[in-house]
Amino acid sequence: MKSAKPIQNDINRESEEIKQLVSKFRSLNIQITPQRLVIASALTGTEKHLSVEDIHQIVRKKNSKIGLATVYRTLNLLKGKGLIEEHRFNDEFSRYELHTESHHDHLICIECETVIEFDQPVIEHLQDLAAAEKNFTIVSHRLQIYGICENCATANKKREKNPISP
Amino acid sequence: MKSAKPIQNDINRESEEIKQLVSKFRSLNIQITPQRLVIASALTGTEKHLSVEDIHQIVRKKNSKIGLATVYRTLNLLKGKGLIEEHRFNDEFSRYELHTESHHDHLICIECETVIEFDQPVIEHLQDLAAAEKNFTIVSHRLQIYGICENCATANKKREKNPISP
DNA sequence: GTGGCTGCAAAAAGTTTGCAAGAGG
DNA sequence: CCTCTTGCAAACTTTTTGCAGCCAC
Repeated sequence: MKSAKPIQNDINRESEEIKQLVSKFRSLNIQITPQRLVIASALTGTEKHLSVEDIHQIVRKKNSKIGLATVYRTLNLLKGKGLIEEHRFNDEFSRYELHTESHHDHLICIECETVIEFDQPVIEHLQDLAAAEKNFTIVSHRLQIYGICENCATANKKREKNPISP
Repeated sequence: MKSAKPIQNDINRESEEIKQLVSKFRSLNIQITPQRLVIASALTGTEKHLSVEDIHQIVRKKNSKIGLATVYRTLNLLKGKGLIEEHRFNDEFSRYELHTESHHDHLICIECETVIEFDQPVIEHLQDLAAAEKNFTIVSHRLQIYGICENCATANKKREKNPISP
């Protein structure tokens, strides 16, 4: 037989992710429940930074009875175990993403709210220097840059050339 | 006569600050009210990063009838006019400080919550580079470093040497 | 005088908690 | 089985809003 159908691949990917989550949970001493697996897989299934409400919506499509409180409790648990990271952009509510080995920072577009991740090891090094100067021991850090992304900048230029209202 | 008494100096400093605020308000087209002056002078009178509740407490000592809503409204107004800056450390509530010409970032102690300001122009330059690489136009940024300050580190070491409970 | 500001209370929005019933190991 | 988790609703926290009266200009 040849390769499976696309839909089958999706199911395979998903069940593969669930398997990995189960072993991750075991190794971290997290009790396994369907709710927790569905919530965690909402984050493994995307590269976006999801709000609690986003996650609640996604999760309800698979198990319509999951309550918002369970989503909050689970996210706090996973955060405590280091599986996911919490962010606050633009002083809004919390957003979550999977924790990855390599630390990265964020460029946030103030027009379309897109989040671009970037990595600047030299900046990290300079932070260490700045902290050392004040005898400060770094535990973690957060760097957020706000501005206009490439797409919005291009769109803005077009609008200037072809103004709808003069 | 010689120099004025210390208490008099305090009053002088304060009335001097009020005078400066009044002219600042005038130049920014902010209507002058006693409430607004008292709220703004709570921030000119300190280098700390005050929460809304902090400011409300301070302000009530001078004018006990000022409502929390007025504090919020005034802070939003002053923020909009660029007179003050809003920060969110450790995903808590908002804190405010006076806006200064030179941008600085923050070291936040996760034990005693002290905030130390620092300035690293080279980091700013590297941010520009990182943004340029993604064709991103920077509008503003926020860098927060969390860790242990010198005082707490020293205190922790002492505690290790002289443990109260073995 | 009158439009903007204030105080109060009520509402919003995001998040946490108490509790009885249910599920995991 | 016994503990930990869940769903629901209610509570809590921070911030915003509606409105009548008041104040700055």
